Amino acid sequence: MSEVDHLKARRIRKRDALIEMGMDAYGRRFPDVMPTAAVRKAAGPLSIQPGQRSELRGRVAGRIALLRVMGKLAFATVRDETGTLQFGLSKAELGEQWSVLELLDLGDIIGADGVIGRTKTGELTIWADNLTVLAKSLRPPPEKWHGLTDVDLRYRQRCVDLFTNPDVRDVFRQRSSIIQAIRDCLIKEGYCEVDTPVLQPIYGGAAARPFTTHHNTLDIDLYLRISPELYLKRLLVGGMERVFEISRNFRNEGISTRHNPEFTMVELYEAYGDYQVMMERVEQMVSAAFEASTRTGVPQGVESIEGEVRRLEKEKGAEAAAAYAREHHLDAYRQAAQGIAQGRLTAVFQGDVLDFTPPWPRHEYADLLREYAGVAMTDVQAVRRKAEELGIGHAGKDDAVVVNDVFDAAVERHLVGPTFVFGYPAAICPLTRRHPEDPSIALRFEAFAAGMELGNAYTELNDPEIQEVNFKRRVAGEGDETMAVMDEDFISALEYGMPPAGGLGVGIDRLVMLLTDSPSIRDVILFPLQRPQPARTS
RNA sequence: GGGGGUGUAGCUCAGCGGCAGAGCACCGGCCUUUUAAGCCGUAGGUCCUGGGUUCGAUUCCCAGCACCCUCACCA
Repeated sequence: MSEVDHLKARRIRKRDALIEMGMDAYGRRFPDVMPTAAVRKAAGPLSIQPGQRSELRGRVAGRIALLRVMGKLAFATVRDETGTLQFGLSKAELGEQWSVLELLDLGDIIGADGVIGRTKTGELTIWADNLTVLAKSLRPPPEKWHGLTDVDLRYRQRCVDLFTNPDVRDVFRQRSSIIQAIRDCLIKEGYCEVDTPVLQPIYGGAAARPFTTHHNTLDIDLYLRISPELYLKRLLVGGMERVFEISRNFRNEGISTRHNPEFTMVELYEAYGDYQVMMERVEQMVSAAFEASTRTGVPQGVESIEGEVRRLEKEKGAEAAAAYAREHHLDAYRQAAQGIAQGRLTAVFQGDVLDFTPPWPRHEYADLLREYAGVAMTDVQAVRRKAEELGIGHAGKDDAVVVNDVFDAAVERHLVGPTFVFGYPAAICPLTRRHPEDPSIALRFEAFAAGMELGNAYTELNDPEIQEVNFKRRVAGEGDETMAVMDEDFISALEYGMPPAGGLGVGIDRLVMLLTDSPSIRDVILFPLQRPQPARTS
């Protein structure tokens, strides 16, 4: 029997003892629970003195995070979604229920009624006169101070990660707020939210390898979408002039700190718009997302880092405190907080201060290429030499592809502050309208921040014949699995006439990373894809 | 796929070519105002897996697996 089994067995015995006592170890409806934060708020104006109790009663429920039993008196620190609160439990007041306390473990979910008071040391406390077990926990929670830190385990047992690490919960609360802000922002602009197929007989709209699956009854192979683009454009044809989808996309590609095989994008199309309009939409959406999360997140960050620095100073000295401040980018947080105080949209990402205040700088692709790679976009020879120098294979590749490889390698990481890049080579943008005066240039921009691609937008191509030619060229492309499928139905839709439009996709996961200072995309996806582990015996 | 790192108790981590360690959690004892409560005592191990070197390997070597970082791939 492993140790987990031992620990579990002990807890099972305690649970059975509870049941024998007539206490339902898994509880039932527990009405009128006050969030711990609400109790704190309610207690504030009462100005209860240390050692005093108020008249105010409260009912609180949550998971036992800490438990300190001292003979006939115990304190339990209980955590709910809004924070923590201490329960005071005395044998004298609990009477028979004291034996319930003796059967409690860390991690149990309990509820209590009692008066709100303060202990001698001033800690806000509910002095329980009624104690209920709402769910007996059979598995031991992680270490109470460090919590779960093993990254692998954190993702694999996200539920444990969430209930032990409040910061993790906070990231996902912010993610929710950010998505809501984006949704509200687009609805306000007259957009209609839609859902288009995830299972697609023909994939398209991006250059990526798809996941394949099969429908049994129809006996057909289907693809999980790599992009909703071709369906959203059909809606433009259908007369839905402003549409967006918060779209889970699936790309059968590598995994990294910036790539998860399934990821979330907001993709939108606006009839009679163009990519210039889409730049404003990016600024609007990101501003809204910023207001919903980082506007308060940064000052809170400063506060919590400073608090920890003060604690370390006292306990471990100035050196440890300074190291912590450096490691957690206190200076950057202070700078960003100052920016926010002055009305700017400043965030911190991994020690860099990013200023999202619109308008974002706009730079030409060719200029950036000249600045950071030292080559002219049109000088094919020089570009290929540069590719060589950067160690990028270019043999047999299209000129435009090599140009873009060089751009990615030499320029991208320099784009730290939010930036729009426009003037892309047309050859790498098959669904994009070309510049009326220079057909080698596509009417496209990409948004970058922290060296990451954040969004991508076009003046959409609505000429069915050019579209068909572009499709065919890609289908013919050798050794290229991407965009290799001809979508006749999409062409026929364009033949009915699609209004000229701007289209935009913004990576939600990456935006959440930037606005929550999360170094890996896995930190902002609740259940990132991982290789399954052999079944555990415990 | 290339390079680097990690894998030791439920959790967080030390350690070492010669009986496997700490803190927390667990169990027992004392304790009615604690704050990561404290003090005393106990129990808990496939040292990731497989092979090799060795009298002896958790430690050294090789291979594998998993995860992390990085590069490549990736609109």
